[in-house]
Amino acid sequence: MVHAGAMSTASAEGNGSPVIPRGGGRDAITGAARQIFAERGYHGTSVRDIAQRAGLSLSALYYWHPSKQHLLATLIEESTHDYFQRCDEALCDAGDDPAERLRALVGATVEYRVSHRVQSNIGTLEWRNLDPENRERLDGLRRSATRLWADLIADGVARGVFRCREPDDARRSIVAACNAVAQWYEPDGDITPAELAERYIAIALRIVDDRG
Amino acid sequence: MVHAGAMSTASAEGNGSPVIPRGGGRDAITGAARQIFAERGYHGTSVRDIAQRAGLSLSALYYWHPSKQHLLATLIEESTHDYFQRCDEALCDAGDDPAERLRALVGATVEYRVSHRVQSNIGTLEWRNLDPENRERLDGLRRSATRLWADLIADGVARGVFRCREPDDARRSIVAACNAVAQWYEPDGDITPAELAERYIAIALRIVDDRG
Amino acid sequence: MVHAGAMSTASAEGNGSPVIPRGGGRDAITGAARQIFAERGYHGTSVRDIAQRAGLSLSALYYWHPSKQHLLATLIEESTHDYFQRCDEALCDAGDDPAERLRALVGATVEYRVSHRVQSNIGTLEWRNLDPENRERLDGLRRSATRLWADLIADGVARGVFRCREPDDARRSIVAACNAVAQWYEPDGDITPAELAERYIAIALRIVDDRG
Amino acid sequence: MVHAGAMSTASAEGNGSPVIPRGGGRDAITGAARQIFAERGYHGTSVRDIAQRAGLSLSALYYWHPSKQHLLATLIEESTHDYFQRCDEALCDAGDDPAERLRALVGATVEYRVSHRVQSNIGTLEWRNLDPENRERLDGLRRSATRLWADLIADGVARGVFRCREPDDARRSIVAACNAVAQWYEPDGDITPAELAERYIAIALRIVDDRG
DNA sequence: CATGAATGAGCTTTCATTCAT
DNA sequence: CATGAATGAAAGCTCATTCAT
Repeated sequence: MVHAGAMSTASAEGNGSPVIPRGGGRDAITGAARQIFAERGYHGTSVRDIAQRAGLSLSALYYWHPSKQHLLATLIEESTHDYFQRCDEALCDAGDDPAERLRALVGATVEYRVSHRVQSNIGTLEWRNLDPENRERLDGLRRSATRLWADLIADGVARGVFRCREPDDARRSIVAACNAVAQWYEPDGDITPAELAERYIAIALRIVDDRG
Repeated sequence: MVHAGAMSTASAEGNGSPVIPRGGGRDAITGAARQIFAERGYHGTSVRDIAQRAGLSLSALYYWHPSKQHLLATLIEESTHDYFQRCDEALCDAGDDPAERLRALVGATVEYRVSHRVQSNIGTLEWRNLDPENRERLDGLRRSATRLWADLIADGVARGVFRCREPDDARRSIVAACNAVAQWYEPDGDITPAELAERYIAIALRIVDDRG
Repeated sequence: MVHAGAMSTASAEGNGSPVIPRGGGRDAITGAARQIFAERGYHGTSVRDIAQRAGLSLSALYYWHPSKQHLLATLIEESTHDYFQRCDEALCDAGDDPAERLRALVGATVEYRVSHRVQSNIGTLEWRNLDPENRERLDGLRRSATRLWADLIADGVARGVFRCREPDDARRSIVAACNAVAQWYEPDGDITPAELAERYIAIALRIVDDRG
Repeated sequence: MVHAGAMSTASAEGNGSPVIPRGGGRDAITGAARQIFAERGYHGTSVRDIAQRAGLSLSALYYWHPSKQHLLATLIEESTHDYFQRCDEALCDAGDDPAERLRALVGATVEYRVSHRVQSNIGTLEWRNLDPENRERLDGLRRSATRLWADLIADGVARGVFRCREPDDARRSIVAACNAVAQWYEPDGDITPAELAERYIAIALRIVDDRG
């Protein structure tokens, strides 16, 4: 799983324009797969579609990736890692105050969801199409992300800063709201990611019933 | 699209038990399709899977339903109608007060999502697999539902009862939070639908920043 | 594994003429598979070749048989059973005398090998292409056949009728000689199966060094 | 067809140990091909399998050998020549007596079959996978070998030393018995090649009904 | 009402082979 | 000498759908 190489492309993605093999076959294929998986879903996508959009032959796809399933797992793992790392960094930069930490986490999440809409949607919608083996492996990462939110909210509640009665439902609501952004946000619209993050930070703070 | 017949069954569904032909072949098939579409997604499901789970032959399936796509459209239409009608009724029973109306709508939504988890998930996840023709037709319904929420919140804001700055984001957040319930709720758990509805009503009221 | 149906065709086979679906799809396919497996070997045969020679579509092949491997296993099982049964019958008809019993077994074997050359060659040459699961299952039959020979020869040796020093090598030589018949025998030649059987009976009796 | 080079290796082969490039890439590949062709058959073997077992790249394989078919033809030709030559030598060392000559030929054959089991099995099982062109060319060698046996037996019969009635069947039986050795002989067992040769010499003499 | 049999198009994957470097 | 990257063809198999009965 060549991570650095794949990630270097990631930042240049997110639009719907046809992929021309720039950085070699491997990235062309992951890029194309990302697009089409997002558009039509895993089972709605054929490997031929992917190869064609990548501008390569079908055999070239199999030269770089052992299977369609592996391609999906790679994409999900990559973006889950990426997202998780950004959350981690944001929390490191934040101080000790629960509200400030919540701001950081919501901000990181919303910004990731709008700057990597495609990856985000694959991560949430195609999870169930992972093989049991892959799912099990990646479930650890997913649980870590959940714990980030849960610990943060629990801390705020314990300190009396957050007054919400049901921290689990607060967490689920915030996460659902942030994730949904990837499904409707239009990158060409007139609302910037930072602006959007501010809005969802405000909403999250109300959901946890922040006393500030 | 024989609607009355299909909808009569809908209320008896929602559980995961094996499908036994009650109302004849037609319902057995819709029931089976509902289950498997929810489990594996539209493209991950084969018509043979459906016929087999319904305990009928493949040809029987085609006797009752013209195509796999039609089956999907029927399911989505059915449950969208059903959900929309419940919202309508709940709002009719509610008075004029925006907070009370929001309570009614969130309550109806959460209760539908937990009592019809399967249909709800199909409605949200498989929408993109509708043929353009079907999608266009059903988009009207979807927009109507959106308008229900939007109008309600706009009214609350206009009256100064809701103080949220961005009503669209408030709406999207509430809807996302309510819809997500269908993905994690465990019907055998110890939390009742009514209880859950109350929790999400509280969260929704905080999201719109209700002054009450 | 519908045995009766498949076996009814077996007797009508053995020639190389193109198969026309007479007794329905199933037999047409087993017949075609038998021919082409014998001609080109298991891995040298494509399922498309088989379907084409059977005069059916590729999908029809899969309607009747779950896999290419299953087709091979069916053919081998069928003919192994068939051969084994003939040996059994021949031995039942024979008396107690070892030489007479050896005559019976060699006769049954040679006659089966020439009247079912195709099946015989598949049985000996394609055995290694069986899946472990199938191989294991059928190994029982094969061992039974070996035991038929081994017991017979051991009895002759014990009674002092056969004087060969190495009964195992005698057995292997006889079996190899009889099986090889299927590889060179020309059904259109001027030597009858019964005649051929007599020749190999004589050879076998010399191999075991029959004192008679 | 570089023969001298290839044949120099042949004598060092015959075991099943992993191939380590001794005489450079060429021999590593022929060695690997020999192993895998014997294990899985020609069509069951991929050129990638061969290259991998040889510890070389796929392109290296094509550098040394023009095609998979050529590889097969090389192996078969090599071992057929090798076997034929040993027979020739054995017969040269033998005198004029038919029984002595038969001893020599059976001995040479059995010893070759056990010391080159892998090559022997390829020679007998994969012959049919040769291209028409290669098959035709090598058929000359095969016929020469057959003639060796046929002439020898005919001479014995003519001199009244061998009393068998059907020399062709005697020949086929002896050859089949000797060739079969390669399929069941276990090199790690407690029976030596020389011992085994003696046993089959005895059997062969009985098959031709030697009067000695 | 319902079935068993069949089909053509498509699926994911592997094949032997090539070629610029 | 040897490689990494790529390809067209074909492999085994499944798909949604049809149709005579």
